[in-house]
Amino acid sequence: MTVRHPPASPLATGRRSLDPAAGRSSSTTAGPADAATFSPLYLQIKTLITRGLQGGEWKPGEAIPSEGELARRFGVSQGTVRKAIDAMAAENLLIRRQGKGTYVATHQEARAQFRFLRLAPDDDREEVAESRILDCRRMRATAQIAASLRLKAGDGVVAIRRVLSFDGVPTVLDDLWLDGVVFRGLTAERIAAYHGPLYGLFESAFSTPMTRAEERIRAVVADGVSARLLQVATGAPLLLVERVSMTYGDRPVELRRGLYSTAGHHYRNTLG
Amino acid sequence: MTVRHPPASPLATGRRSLDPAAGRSSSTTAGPADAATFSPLYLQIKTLITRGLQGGEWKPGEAIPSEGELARRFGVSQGTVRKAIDAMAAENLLIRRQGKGTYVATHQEARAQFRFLRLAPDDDREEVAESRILDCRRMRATAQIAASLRLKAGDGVVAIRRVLSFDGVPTVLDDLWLDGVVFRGLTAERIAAYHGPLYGLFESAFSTPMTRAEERIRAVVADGVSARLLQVATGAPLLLVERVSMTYGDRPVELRRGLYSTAGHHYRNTLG
DNA sequence: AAGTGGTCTAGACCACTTT
DNA sequence: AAGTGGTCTAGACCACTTC
Repeated sequence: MTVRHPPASPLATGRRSLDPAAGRSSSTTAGPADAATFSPLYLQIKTLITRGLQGGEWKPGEAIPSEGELARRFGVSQGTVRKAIDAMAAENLLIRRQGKGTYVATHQEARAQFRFLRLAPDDDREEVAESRILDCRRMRATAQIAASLRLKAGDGVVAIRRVLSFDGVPTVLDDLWLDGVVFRGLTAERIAAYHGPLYGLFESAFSTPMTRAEERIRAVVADGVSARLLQVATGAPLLLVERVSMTYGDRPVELRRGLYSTAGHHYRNTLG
Repeated sequence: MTVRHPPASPLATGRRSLDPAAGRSSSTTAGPADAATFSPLYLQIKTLITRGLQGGEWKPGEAIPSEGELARRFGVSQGTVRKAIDAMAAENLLIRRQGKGTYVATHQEARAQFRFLRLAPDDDREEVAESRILDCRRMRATAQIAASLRLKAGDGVVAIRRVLSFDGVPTVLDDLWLDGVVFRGLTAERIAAYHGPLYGLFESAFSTPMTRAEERIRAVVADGVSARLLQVATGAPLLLVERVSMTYGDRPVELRRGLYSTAGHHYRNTLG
């Protein structure tokens, strides 16, 4: 003998689907047809917000609209918007700041750097990091590069080689291969003109913030070239870190192959 | 001119503190005195549930009471219990199963294994894992071991050495040092009698499930002993993985030093 | 049918930041 | 004072599992 909580608008109580563009979409009770494609409202909201990020409606570092405004715009309750934002904040796509608003995550902040730079000094001193670009050129994707970036072999990619030094000690030798379409126009000069981490440049100049990455780590020995560049003995042990980085929508846009000298540093990781 | 939503019981609307044992604690409006120690209700609930886990009230693999029952027990709304459980599920302490209940996470399930075994075969074949215990004895903690386990130098610890093989190929050489009080009575025989991962044994026989770990990874070369045990050449590159594992309440109870042969395997990691 | 977690809503109030 | 996110409540209904 319970009384239905009166809704603010005459929406049906069944499954709802938010139309692509719609604000207050007319609601429907689910038929058997859409049972397969059904997803909860808050995940649909999450998709809509993600599209706003992909489309550049809200840029890294900027605030997105308040929960209340998004709720009005999408025709759902604030609690539902909240749950969508909670999920995106857990994925480090958004950052909540009490009293201020919700912001698009950015690589411009120290906070975000350490998510993708896992190499830490053995003692916890501050370090001066410096990046030296050895090479930056366009080339055709090999089969392996193409597979990692979901391209076709022969597609254009940008290849970069650089050495990272900490307190003047060369420590990381990185080879990068970037999607040639996304990073069209990337040159050694542009990198040199930018001060800060590469991911900051990728985000601001190419609208492509890295959101996630998968790594495979092995131990190898230094060959002649890497030994010279890292100033270690040939045959010295190095960490080989292969990384595929993704932007919004889990789209892979960067393949990276790093050689880390772990004489005075270590790769830190947390198993949660 | 808003009307206060009528509460179900005459609780004050200010900050509440759940007394150590209390169910429906009498509530208080916060004075300036307790402002420093204030924490939201759902975090207090989270602490209470964690105590239940620590105290063995609910064991790994078992279900905890339903959200509704916990809400009644703690004198809060179901939504507040829900938020506490959500947080613990995000930390992999609890596992929610729709329609069934909420369960205490356990290392007995394949699902949990991979959280702490990050070494994967380069091709994604199935592997037969086998552990061979080389040594298990009691010793006194060195300064370094003591620091990692928050003990005093000279305190008793259990030291274990073992080799992990995949498809018959020795791949991991592990040295473990365990808190001697928590793991009193651990012997090579007990390990040999247990089939499955060590963390399963630790959980079931010593009421000490590992919930989290911090790792530091370096590249090293094999010395004579490790080369022989892993059947690689002296000077071959190996991953050195130093791990401190924690149980409930972030209490460190295991220090582990692993040497991984990455000829046919790699350490996998996700940067989120 | 009953019990569990999962979603969604509406509203009140708190904490924090800015105006 | 106004606006933002953060907490807490109460209730309805959905999806899933078990009896």
